[in-house]
Amino acid sequence: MSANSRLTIAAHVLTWMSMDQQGGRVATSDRIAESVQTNPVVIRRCLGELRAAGLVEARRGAGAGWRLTREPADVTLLDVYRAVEDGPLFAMHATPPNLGCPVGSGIRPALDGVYAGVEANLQKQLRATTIADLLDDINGRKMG
Amino acid sequence: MSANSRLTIAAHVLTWMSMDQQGGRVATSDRIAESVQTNPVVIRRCLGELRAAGLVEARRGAGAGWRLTREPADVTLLDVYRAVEDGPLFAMHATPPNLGCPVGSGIRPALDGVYAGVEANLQKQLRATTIADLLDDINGRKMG
DNA sequence: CCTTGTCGTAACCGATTTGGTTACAGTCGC
DNA sequence: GCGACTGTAACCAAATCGGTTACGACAAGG
Repeated sequence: MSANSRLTIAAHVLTWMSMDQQGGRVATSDRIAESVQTNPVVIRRCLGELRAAGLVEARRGAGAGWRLTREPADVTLLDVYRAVEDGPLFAMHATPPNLGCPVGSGIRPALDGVYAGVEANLQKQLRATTIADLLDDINGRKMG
Repeated sequence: MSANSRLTIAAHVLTWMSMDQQGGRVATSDRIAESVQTNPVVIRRCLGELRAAGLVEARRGAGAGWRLTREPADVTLLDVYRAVEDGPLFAMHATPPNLGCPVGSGIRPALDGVYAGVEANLQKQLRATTIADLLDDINGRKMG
């Protein structure tokens, strides 16, 4: 489906920050990029979207870095999804169908209902998992 | 999200064929393209995928065209989705994360669980709507 | 005040996907 | 054999994605 990895990267970043903040150090895009194994600019772009959504904040100047603005248990995957994804899951026709045809004029409202239900359900599911849950999952997996 | 319109187009095509077959005529890519308002080749590509999934069949030669192989009430949107979409909804990292980091090694299994649940739920929802339902929706909307 | 480390962006790149288009060979009923 | 339609290959412009380089903005610490 040509899906992107934005949600995955953003979740990775926030989870990493949650784990790191316990050590008291400052999270920089360079250190995060080490864990994600990508370019620091990619991380900064991601963090920029998360900041626009109010999930993180940045301190500039020397000794700068990033900080979570909420408790990991208060950040759901839906928050992250909304911060980094925009469009709908399924697109309608690229160019409008023939509205003179019953199917052409009726298929879009009909699918609208289905698609809306799908998206509502997706949001409900993403809301059920928090960054703290991911952290717990990782720690639990490490132990057992 | 850069979503594509494949599911929409395929649903449009099948719904159009369901409505058309009541008239007894043969469905051709040209006539379908009129309703979708796109190039007939786009329709043939779509129908080719639907044929590979066993949802339609083609007759070649003179007076050729396409036919549904199942009753519209027996074709769910999940069948259509599977016929025209391939990859997962959410992708993992484009390049693997640092497995030496606890988060890098644990985030993928953790997200795997979430993503699997999301996809299972998506399938459940798509299975709940059939081409016949779309047709009914369109006819009902036309009336009321 | 000036060095230093980091943020914040712009600009560009190659690869891939998407919808669209042209062209043409294959097929078969009439 | 004619004609109509399928089935594909080939190509295109636009958009997206992840990645990369480059550089200005900024502020803390010496």
